[in-house]
Amino acid sequence: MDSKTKRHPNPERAEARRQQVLTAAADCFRRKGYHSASMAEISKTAGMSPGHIYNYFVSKDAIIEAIIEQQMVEMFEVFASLQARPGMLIDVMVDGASEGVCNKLDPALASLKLEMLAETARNEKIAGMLRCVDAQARQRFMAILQSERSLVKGEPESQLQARISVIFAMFDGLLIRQTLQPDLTSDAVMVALGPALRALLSPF
Amino acid sequence: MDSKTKRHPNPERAEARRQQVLTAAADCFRRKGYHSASMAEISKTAGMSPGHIYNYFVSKDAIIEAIIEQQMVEMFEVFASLQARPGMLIDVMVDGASEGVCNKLDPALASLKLEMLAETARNEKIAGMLRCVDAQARQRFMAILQSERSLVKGEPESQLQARISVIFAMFDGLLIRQTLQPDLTSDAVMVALGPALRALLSPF
Amino acid sequence: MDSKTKRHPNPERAEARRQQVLTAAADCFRRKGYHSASMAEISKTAGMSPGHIYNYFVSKDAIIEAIIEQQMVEMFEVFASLQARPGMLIDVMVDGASEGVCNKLDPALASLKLEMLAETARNEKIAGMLRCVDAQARQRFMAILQSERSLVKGEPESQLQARISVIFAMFDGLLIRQTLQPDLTSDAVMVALGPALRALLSPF
Amino acid sequence: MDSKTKRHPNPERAEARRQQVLTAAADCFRRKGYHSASMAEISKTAGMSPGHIYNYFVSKDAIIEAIIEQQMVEMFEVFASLQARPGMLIDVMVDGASEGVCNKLDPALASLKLEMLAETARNEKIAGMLRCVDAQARQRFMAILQSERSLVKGEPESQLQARISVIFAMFDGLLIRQTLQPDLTSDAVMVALGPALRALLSPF
DNA sequence: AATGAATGAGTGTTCATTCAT
DNA sequence: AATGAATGAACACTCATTCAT
Repeated sequence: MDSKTKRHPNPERAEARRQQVLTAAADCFRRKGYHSASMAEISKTAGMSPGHIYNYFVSKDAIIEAIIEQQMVEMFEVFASLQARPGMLIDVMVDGASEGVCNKLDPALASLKLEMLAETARNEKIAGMLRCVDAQARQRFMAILQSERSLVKGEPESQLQARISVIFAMFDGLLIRQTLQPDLTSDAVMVALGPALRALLSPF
Repeated sequence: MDSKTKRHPNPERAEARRQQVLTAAADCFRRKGYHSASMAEISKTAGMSPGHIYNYFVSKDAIIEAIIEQQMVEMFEVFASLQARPGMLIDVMVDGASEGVCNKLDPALASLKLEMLAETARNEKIAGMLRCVDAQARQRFMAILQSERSLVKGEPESQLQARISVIFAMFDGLLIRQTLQPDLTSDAVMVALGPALRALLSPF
Repeated sequence: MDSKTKRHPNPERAEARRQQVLTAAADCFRRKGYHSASMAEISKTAGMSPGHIYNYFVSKDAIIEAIIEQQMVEMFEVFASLQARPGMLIDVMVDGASEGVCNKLDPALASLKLEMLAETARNEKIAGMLRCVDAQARQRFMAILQSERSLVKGEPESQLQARISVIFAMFDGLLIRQTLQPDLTSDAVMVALGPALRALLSPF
Repeated sequence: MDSKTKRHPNPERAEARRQQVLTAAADCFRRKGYHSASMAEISKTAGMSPGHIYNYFVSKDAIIEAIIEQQMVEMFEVFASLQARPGMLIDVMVDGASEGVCNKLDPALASLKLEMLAETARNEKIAGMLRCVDAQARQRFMAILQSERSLVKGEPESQLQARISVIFAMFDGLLIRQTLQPDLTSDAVMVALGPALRALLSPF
């Protein structure tokens, strides 16, 4: 990837400029969607000329790819912190779920993520990236489910994979709920999501 | 509304042509996304000149709106058949879930629905339509949860609403799972989705 | 011209149909202008299918050409009636002017004529027709100015031609006045047009 | 209003470019008419890409509006110079008329103005602008007719308004004469226009 | 490093015209 | 004689991208 973009004599300044673009672009994609957000708008939001953006990103597509990469990093941190917390998994998860729900119900994040997911159907590169990060997330979750702290550690792997898919679906589905029920609150959801999560983390 | 579309002296032929367009458009939107699918491409897929499409739809937007309307009808039929089946709700639902899962995991439908959901962020009319149909679906589901056949009929309405949001999220999330785990099968999902659904349809 | 249009076994019926189209087209051109009036609209106004119009006119241009031809005929009738009325020319003209003014100030006719005049710049055939009819009108007017009943019959022809050009300009200019001063009434104009006309029909 | 057109850091260059477009557009409208002159053609004439024009004008309509605005400015200058010249109005006017006649008989200007007048029937904004500038011109002319230098200063206002309408009609009508009698010269017209103008500027 | 002027291919849409029926 | 379904070239306009400065 490095070879695709210009060399920048002052790497710190360059990185700051790159960040400016990413932040501005995420903001625009969120508000308008990927295709309706123009480079002109992004450049204005980033406080930079349109031409200059191309010194940091080879194309508009490269921008959304970079945003996805950033989100991958953030997500891994979430998993790491999950693993770091003490106590039985089921309690840690249910306690932590509230935060995850808030995250999925944040309208700004939700529409950006839906946008990226829709892009998956058209853009093989984005599809590949999103599938890769999702596969890694499931793998990490699997490790957690098979750890000592889990109530289901002895179950067959295929069953655990099913649990993971459904848990992920439940959380991912909140992105869609946010879009269709904009008034939905995290607390309201947790009333039912907690018990469902308990069921999915206990032996059937 | 009548005045917006040309009168067609031969309604059968016209309806067939309309369907041709809808089918072709759904196909293109699925493969390319709403914005990247051009009218030229849709017209070629439909075996018709670009200009002629405008005898049946006033705009590209009107096409996706018609597709959504068709899906609304289909969805209401699903609810009707759900209500028509005898037995306790929990059994009917869990038995019927498999079919619903298959539906959500159909790659063609999944990417089209995601596309429409993403469009929600840019297009207020589409947002309105999707939210309206979703609200009706939740209302119908509420009626079912409060019927005699339900194990949770006495629970407070707010709690039932939470259950509904989570159940819907779980199913909607399968659209996203399909995109990220294209190999996911309905059977594999059902292993964990069944128990989760049982939990969500029983008193906590 | 006959060879350009289909033979019609029943010429009366055909002529009636042609008239229907001309009337409808004049109406549409008036309201929308030549370029903004579509064949679809004209056909609807004429109570006839778009395709059928092409049995009577080879193109949209042919329709406006036919309208111009009709107006030529009407205009010659005006000159004939002018010559037929008894009395000194100056009185006949000033008395008859009021009617001519009304005609020029009729908003329906005014916009159609302006439309045709504008078309002159783009369409050589229309330009030719309009110039031809105007030349004939000036020639007839010249004959009147040189008749016994005229106060200026002895003046040099070039001077008479100047008078004609200015008189015609004054009337033609009312088309433009109508457009720019839609409230202008025939009576109001006559207050000043009468004296000007007297000056133009008397020795300088 | 500022927000409607891009900011141009180099206003001189931008103004030059704008002028290039206006000149090219006036030329194309004149030759082809407003609707038949395509943006592609205008851009080619202006030596600029079609897209770039939209950095200076928000739409094709905005171009013709700008042309009209320019002509308004020019016309006001004519009135100002008329008021500035010394002597009795009737002499000033008749002397100055020749210039006005030349202007109206310039084929390039004539067809462009007719084009704009025809557009009036379809485009309310253009109609409004042209009527506004015409109303102002008549108002200024009224002030002149009521000044000390006028032979008709004591006449009733309604009568003066009639005079103005007829004088304006006579000049406007030259636009149409130019179209129908392309060979007409300013000198030939003045032979009769002078006396008519004298009549219109003297008590009846 | 940074600008923004400039490009041109591509978009959704319209409409005069044709032709099978 | 008459229909209206069907065409496709043309249009105004947008926008990712390039490049001279």
